[in-house]
Amino acid sequence: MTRQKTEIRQEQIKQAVLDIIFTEGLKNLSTRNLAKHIGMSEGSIFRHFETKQDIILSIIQDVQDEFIGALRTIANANRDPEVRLNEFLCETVHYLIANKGITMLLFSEASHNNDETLKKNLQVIFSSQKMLISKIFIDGIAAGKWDESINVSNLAMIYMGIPISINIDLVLSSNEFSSENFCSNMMQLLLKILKR
Amino acid sequence: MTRQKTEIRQEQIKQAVLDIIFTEGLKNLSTRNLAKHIGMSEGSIFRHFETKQDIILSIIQDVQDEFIGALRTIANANRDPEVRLNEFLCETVHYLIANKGITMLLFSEASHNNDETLKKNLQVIFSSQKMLISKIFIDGIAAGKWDESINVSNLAMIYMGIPISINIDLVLSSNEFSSENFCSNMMQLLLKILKR
DNA sequence: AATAAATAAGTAATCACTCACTTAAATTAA
DNA sequence: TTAATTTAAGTGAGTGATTACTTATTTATT
Repeated sequence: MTRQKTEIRQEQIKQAVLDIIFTEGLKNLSTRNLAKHIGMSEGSIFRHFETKQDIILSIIQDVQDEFIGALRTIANANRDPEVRLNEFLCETVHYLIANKGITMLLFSEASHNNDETLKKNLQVIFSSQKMLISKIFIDGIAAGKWDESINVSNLAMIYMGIPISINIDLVLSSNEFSSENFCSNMMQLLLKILKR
Repeated sequence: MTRQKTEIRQEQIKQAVLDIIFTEGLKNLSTRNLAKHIGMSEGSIFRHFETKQDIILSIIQDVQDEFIGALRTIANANRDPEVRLNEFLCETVHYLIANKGITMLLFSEASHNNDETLKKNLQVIFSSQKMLISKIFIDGIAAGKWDESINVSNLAMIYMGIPISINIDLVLSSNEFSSENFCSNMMQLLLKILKR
């Protein structure tokens, strides 16, 4: 195989991991199969990542940087809470659909290994989302737009169910998920809860 | 080990599977570890189940018989939809907490193996719940109690997010989940969506 | 020449599962 | 009731396949 910089190979390896998980399942994510998938030797993989676990952790780090980073920007923007809520939800839906392998990876790894480092990382991803969406709710309530009797923590939990339900759908049914009206439909229901 | 009927051993094996999955993760669910956990020889396991996969499938069958069965009884009862909704939600919460290993099993197996039989079974479990909760919504709307402009399918999806969120919480944080007020808190939010 | 990347051929460990055999319990026959 | 026979449950040492990972060596780039 032609020589490439380790950074390029790392990206290739991570992408191949996601591909395999989504198409063949985590069970088939062996270093042998991974190497075959990329077209490189098995030994090369360990030149670019020390362990297989490190590949997973690197992907989880990407999710935190890219996805959670984007959500943070949306949540902290100085704009109408309803607009932010809508963008937050849509960004989530689009990311999950565009990166189908990632959610399966997160689900699987949490339950497959009982690794504490991994679980901690996943908990950060979930609690970050909860925290950020709560901030939007609180801002809207503080601005007098939304019902102040709403329990923000409970509503955040309901909200978190939405992306997770999408994931289950993506995992179990291989058919296309229609994201077109999904965002606005969910927004309608959320806004009804938030209405004073 | 003292001799026991295969039915008794099958139950022991299934319970040990759930224990291991919850405490040690799916990765440690080897037939060797399973045998050690029960205190029997590895060979004995295969006296009572033909394959390891058969153990998993038997557990999934139990979920369909016990859990979905109970939900069906609640959903189809001839009672006030609000009462049924409340019972449906509480039954779900209690079952998930009482059988922590099961949800991790369902999550894991769907994404770990990419087995079609398994996925089909899980899809039945999820879609059954959706169908039954939808029936309760529809009954309440038909009775004129709830908002007829509500999109039942979308609300069912939001509802399904609740038990799944509980699972994520159970998997990621080992601390106790407080089910006490959870039911009534979630009911409040759902009823606000349903209100005319 | 020096360095980084790729490889083939290993490694020990673990996997689900099998096998030949033992033994306890249930069934039948005397 | 007792003795003979059948059946079901349990065992421990194996099976080949696969796992993540290593190492010695070769190859390409600067």
